[in-house]
Amino acid sequence: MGRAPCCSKVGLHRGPWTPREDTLLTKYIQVHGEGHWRSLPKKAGLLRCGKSCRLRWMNYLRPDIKRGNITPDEDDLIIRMHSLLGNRWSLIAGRLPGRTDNEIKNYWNTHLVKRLRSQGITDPGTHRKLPEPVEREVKRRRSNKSTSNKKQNKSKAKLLPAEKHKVHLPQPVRFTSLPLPRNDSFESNTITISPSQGRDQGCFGNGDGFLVGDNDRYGLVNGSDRECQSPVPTTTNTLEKLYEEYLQLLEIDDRQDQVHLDSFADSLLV
DNA sequence: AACAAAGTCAACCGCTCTGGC
DNA sequence: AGCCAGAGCGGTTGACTTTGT
Repeated sequence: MGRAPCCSKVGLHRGPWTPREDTLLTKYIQVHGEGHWRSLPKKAGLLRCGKSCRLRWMNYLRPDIKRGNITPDEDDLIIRMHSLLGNRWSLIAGRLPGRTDNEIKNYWNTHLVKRLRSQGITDPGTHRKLPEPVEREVKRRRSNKSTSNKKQNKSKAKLLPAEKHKVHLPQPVRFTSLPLPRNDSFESNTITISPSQGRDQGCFGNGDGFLVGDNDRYGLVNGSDRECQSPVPTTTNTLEKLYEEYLQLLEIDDRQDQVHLDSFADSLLV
């Protein structure tokens, strides 16, 4: 269409963000709010394209970002949601407050795909049994793009089921009680939880114990030692609701057909 | 200790969608 | 209806780290 790219690549910084850039962006958004990403860099004094600023804010600087290990129930929910929704990371992320689509996508690609493969019973893409060990075709949306040998080898290597469960410990970062800005937040659409509930149940608040064990294991709460102060409803309440709903559907589905699960998935898309 | 291979994840790219005109 | 800008999304890359030899 001849449309100009979102940013001219001349004279703009690329690659990792510096603390100074982070500060500039954060301060600007604190004062002026999100949006107008194209004009934001100029106004904020950043030599970045708007897209880059948006991404940095959405995936890293937003105050409601929850960093730290993906908890077992989040992990399980991601798998279940993926089986329903496929690679719609933003939708899945919308059901995991404080998690970003990028984070979930990375987690899926680096942890869950391998785990599912190592279990040898599902095609992670479709969550179905593989007829036989088959290397997933590496989808190349842009087929003309050439790749180096190194990259090809790397991609190939990723198909191997070698599984090493390394504990992923992203750096602990702030997690405040600001309301979620996401429009598609599951909580905002479906669940209301009083602050006292959140407090009473602790950071993970599901009361069934296994998450407490998780806390003990890492000595942190979601990778942060500050989050218990947050009165915000926790992910677990959301997850419990989803689980219940999902499990009910699974029971029905065993006897009937895919219709219920499909409609459940559709309801999430609303 | 040095190097290679594999793993991780922040950032980028290019596409689509949406709303205003 | 068509064009455009802004925003958002998913796929991919590549720098960096970790692990293995």
